[in-house]
Amino acid sequence: MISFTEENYLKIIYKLSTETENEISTNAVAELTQTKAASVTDMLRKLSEKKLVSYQKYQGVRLTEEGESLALKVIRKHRLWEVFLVNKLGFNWDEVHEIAEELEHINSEELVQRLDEFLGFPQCDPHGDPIPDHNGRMPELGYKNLSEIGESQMVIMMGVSQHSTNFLQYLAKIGLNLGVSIEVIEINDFDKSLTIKIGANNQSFFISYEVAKNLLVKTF
Amino acid sequence: MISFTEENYLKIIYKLSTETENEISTNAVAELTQTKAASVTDMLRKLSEKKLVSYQKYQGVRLTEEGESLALKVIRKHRLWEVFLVNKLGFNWDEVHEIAEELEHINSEELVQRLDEFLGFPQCDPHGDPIPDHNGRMPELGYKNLSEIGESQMVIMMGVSQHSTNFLQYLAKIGLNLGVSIEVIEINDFDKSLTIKIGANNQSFFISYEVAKNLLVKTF
DNA sequence: ATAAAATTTTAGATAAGCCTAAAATTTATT
DNA sequence: AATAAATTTTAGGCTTATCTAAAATTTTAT
Repeated sequence: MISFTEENYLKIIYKLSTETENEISTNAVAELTQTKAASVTDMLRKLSEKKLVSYQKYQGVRLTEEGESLALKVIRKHRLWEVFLVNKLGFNWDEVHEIAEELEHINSEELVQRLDEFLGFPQCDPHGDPIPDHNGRMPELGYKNLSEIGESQMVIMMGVSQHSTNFLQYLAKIGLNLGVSIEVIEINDFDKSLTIKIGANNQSFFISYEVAKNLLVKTF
Repeated sequence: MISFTEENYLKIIYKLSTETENEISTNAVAELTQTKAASVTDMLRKLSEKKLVSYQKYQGVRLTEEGESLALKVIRKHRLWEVFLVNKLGFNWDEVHEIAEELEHINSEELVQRLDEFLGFPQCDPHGDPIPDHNGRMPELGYKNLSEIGESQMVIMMGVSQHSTNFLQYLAKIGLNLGVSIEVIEINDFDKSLTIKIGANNQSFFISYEVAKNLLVKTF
């Protein structure tokens, strides 16, 4: 049996793995779990004994196939519950993360399968993140970061890769909702910041490279 | 903050309280929590310090007003989730208890309120148990146990007061589903067992007093 | 009313998950 | 290459919720 806490570690190690090819450091895990490095070391040893991660001390950690499969199951549940909260219960996309952090640990294969069906087998969550299927396969959505888009190209806003309430509320304020069109007007050479036009009324906004990096968009 | 485990104790003490006027014994709690009496004693001391129960050692336990209010919140969540699982996800009534045992501990007032609304403010769960409102008030449904019904009376099956899978599957087998009519044909003097006729096709069945005690019915 | 039985509590352990402080190891700097 | 800095691990403790075994208390039966 795998505990709530172990599931959270796996999920976090998975997340860090998508951001780098290298082994994941103890400190990186500690930061995301909001614990101290010493606690992480304890847990890594435990997960290693359970063969959910491969771990050599001082050398960082990586998920095993089994660990990754479990992580993907948790992520699948998290994202399905987020869809439920937004599409069925009418929450805003910036309100659902905390609740989904709890719901993702509910244990029932049957429940997940029925929930998936009830929601119409969604491909992605309200933030545009892909939802792994029941085999743990991530749908290839082919979204790009807005920061990779060239001048005068037109794209559609499909999601975010950062979920903090602050960020989401900022997006809401300037009208950057899912599905709106974005035209890149100009890219500033020295700091890569952009001028964009948003949506039907074509309002102009100036956004930083930092923000653009966290926006997922669809090209044509 | 109250833990998962503490919530379970409160829920169980509440349940036992509805079955007797007296203080609840340590052993009774131990049986339902599936722990040993010694563990219960520890927890009762802790809940007592938190003023959620009143407890004198060797004298049994009772919920305080605050403890009862918390217990009712957990029960409300449990029953609302059961309605969700049956009405929205299509589970059978004998499959939902375990899952609801987990879901009942999800913490979000907003979630509970929206779920309640999404389900159409149900008055009772799929077993016929009343759902406390957000103030902890139990709707008065006025159901009786079938064991209290006199000979040749006609009633309608509204719920059960025992949720074991075995029992529910037995009911399903003899066609005792929610909403079917039941006519009490004969009551056996010496063991209070009954002969009843069920539903439209008026099939006759013989059921024990034990079973009748656990069936909730509506009279006219 | 007392002894026996049953119940409940205390005492002392254990496991999970966390902590701090100190030691070990790796990485960076000169 | 040696040392300083940063990272990571170990050692020892804490808390929660559990256990067993023994002691205390209450209940039941003679």
